[in-house]
Amino acid sequence: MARPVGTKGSETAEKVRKNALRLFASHGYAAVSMRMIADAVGVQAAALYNHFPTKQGILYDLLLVHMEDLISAWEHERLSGEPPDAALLRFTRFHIRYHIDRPDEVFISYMELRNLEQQNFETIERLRGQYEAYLRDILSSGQQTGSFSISDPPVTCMAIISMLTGVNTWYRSGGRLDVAEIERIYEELVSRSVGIETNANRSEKMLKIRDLA
Amino acid sequence: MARPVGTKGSETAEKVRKNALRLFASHGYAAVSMRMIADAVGVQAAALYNHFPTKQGILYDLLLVHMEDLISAWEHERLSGEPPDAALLRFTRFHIRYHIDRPDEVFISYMELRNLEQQNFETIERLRGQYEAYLRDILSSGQQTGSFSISDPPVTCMAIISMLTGVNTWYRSGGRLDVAEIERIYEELVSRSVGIETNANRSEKMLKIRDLA
Amino acid sequence: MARPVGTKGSETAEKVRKNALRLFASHGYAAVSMRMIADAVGVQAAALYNHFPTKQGILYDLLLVHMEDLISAWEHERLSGEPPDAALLRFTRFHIRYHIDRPDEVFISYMELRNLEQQNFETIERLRGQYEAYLRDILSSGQQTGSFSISDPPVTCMAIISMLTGVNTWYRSGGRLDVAEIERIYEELVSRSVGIETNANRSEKMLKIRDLA
Amino acid sequence: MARPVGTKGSETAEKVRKNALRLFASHGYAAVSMRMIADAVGVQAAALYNHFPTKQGILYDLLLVHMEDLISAWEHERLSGEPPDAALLRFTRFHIRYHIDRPDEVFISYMELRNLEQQNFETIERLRGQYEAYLRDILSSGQQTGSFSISDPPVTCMAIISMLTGVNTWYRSGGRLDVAEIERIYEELVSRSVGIETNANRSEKMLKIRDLA
DNA sequence: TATGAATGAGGATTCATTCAT
DNA sequence: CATGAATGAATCCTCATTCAT
Repeated sequence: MARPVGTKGSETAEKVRKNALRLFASHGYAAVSMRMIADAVGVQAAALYNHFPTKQGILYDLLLVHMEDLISAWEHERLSGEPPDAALLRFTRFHIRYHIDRPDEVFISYMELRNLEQQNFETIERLRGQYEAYLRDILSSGQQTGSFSISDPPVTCMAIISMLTGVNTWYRSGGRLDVAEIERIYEELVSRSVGIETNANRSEKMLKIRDLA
Repeated sequence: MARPVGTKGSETAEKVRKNALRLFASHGYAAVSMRMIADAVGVQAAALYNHFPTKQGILYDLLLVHMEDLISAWEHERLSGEPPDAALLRFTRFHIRYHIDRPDEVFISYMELRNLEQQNFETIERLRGQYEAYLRDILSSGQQTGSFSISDPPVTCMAIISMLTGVNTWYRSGGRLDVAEIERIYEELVSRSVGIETNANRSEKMLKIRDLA
Repeated sequence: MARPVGTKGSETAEKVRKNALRLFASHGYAAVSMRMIADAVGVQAAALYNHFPTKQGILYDLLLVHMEDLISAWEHERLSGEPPDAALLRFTRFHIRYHIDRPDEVFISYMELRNLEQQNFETIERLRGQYEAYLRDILSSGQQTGSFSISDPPVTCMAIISMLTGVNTWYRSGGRLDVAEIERIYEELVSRSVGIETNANRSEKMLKIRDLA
Repeated sequence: MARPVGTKGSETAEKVRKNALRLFASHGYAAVSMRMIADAVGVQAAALYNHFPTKQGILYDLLLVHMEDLISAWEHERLSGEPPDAALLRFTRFHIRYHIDRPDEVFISYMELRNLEQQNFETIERLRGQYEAYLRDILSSGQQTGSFSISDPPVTCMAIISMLTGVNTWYRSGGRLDVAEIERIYEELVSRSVGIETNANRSEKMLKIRDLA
């Protein structure tokens, strides 16, 4: 049901994706009618069925493509062999940047899972688990090498992902902070959370240590 | 539209609240029909209108009561005059405990805001802002006293709330961790995030410092 | 789904039955929309669903009530202990009279079977078999007593029922023949078919026999 | 709208006829969509319009060809100058054999008449009347010559046709009886109905007459 | 307070058909 | 001759809501 790789697809199908995404994100899947999507595309509702089998099919397509693209983007971005602390910061920057650019996809990926039929749900959940495993592996690995001082990698993984994805709940492009600043703030929050030192907090700590002495 | 403070309303009204909450949380407001709620309550759909003016009225009632109860619970829990670091940990424990017990209310409070009519939306948003302000004030105050080393209290506030509320996305009662353990893990994550030391991490750090020496 | 015995049912439900019957008979089940029925009843389409669960439910109700009423009418009409030849003529008159008065029910009972869902279909077929068995038993019994000279009671049963029910394909009330005349004609056709003598044909035959002599 | 006499049309057109026939017979004209036909043929729905002007056109074509073929087959089969009793038996055998081989055509010829537009309906009805007239003429002729003792040739004609065509409602190829046996059974039923003697029933009667003496 | 029947709007989906390619 | 995309009307059915009882 996903866009076959290498296929351009009809222009209408792409318009349907774009408009359905926006509408699902702002009103919710159940509150969006096929007519609303069709109106946004500039076509009759019946024409949507030339491109997607059902309304559910549109939702599934959006979520599937999003998860596949996310995973493939991270697989492209990560450096194999990188030590856990650098990998964690890379993941932090990547996740924020990738998600901040796709607020609608992110939103429906979390919110409309319950509107997926069983089989579709399972596919998407498997992909989400696959993505989370990248971070969990970094954390476990850092725990083993002693780079991180964390007691529970799976919980820490979920906590960090919640924190990072939470950016989308308040970030507005053109707001007080730009993406680079946000990345920096969250790098600090994350690295502190797992007990590693950044250039920024190391110097602060040294001062404190000197004070203690 | 909300139930008068101190009143529980009729038994039927309370059943409507309970069932509507569960249904809204699991299927989404738009996907739940008045008939579904009525069936769950064991009554005809028309009878719901003896207790709530509209479907929207039920949603608004649920969100309003939730926010009011949350705020009033925190106002009861906090200690005035408590220093920022203790207050932050108290808030952390409170937020996790309060939210972990009310996953449905929390979920719809985030997800169904978009289905509120304008005026209702504004009321709820104002209450949410009021709650977040409690944490923001703690953070600002800790920044000023030097207890916390954070660069941006509003962003940190949102980051922490996202992280804490995110517990609900994975916590299952009866799972591997109990609430007390989760509170402890998040106390550590939060306190590190803002650069304060807990008993737990202070001793770790001392060891590291000794290693450095 | 059938009209519970002894229940009056709402007036609307009865109007729905009457109008749906007429429409199904003249246009066919698939060609009749719920709106058409509703218009005929003088109500909105949605109101039909207060009385019948689905369009299929209306069809099933009509067929079920028809078959039940037919069977119960014959059980009331027949005389137990009547000899096969008299019973056959009684059945002939009954079938013609009963069916000629209910052309629409008869028509949809034959034509819309294929539009019944599996389970509904089976129920109706069982009832039809039960009705046909009454005639088959008469024929078998007459064969055994020697009153009838027929070689295959089941085939003869179907042949006679087809012939009798076929009246409905051409009979028009107020036409050249009245029901009593039609009954008489078919009594003769049927009794001859199974090799029994009526007053009418006995005298004819006697004449022929005399001629042969 | 019908295919020109003597032309079979393209291979696709023939596939459309075959599949539409089967589908119309099993689901009913109104319940069959152009897409269903197209799927069965293995073509897109739009392609059907290269061969038939409308869905109605397909139905009309099927009915027209069936009636024309039926009439022309009987005209080929009958013997001019044959006496009424032999002609009646010939007709009986012919009708059963011809119809038993074409259950789908027969079925839609009776059932889908109501779905024909006015003008198409009239054409088909005229042809049907023409076919029935062959039997009616045999019956009238036999009545006049005294071969048959029947009171009402038109009614008898309809009764016999109903009885014969009724075979299709229960005959299943490969069942208990083969076509020859069925023909024989119905020859007997028919000849008795009109009061003529077959070899089979004459000998039976002679025995009875002897008993009477 | 609860019901059952009603409404009018709208839900997703399918329909027969057209047309440019 | 066939296709894929489009249309506008129609499909069955459900919606939130009202109202007399």
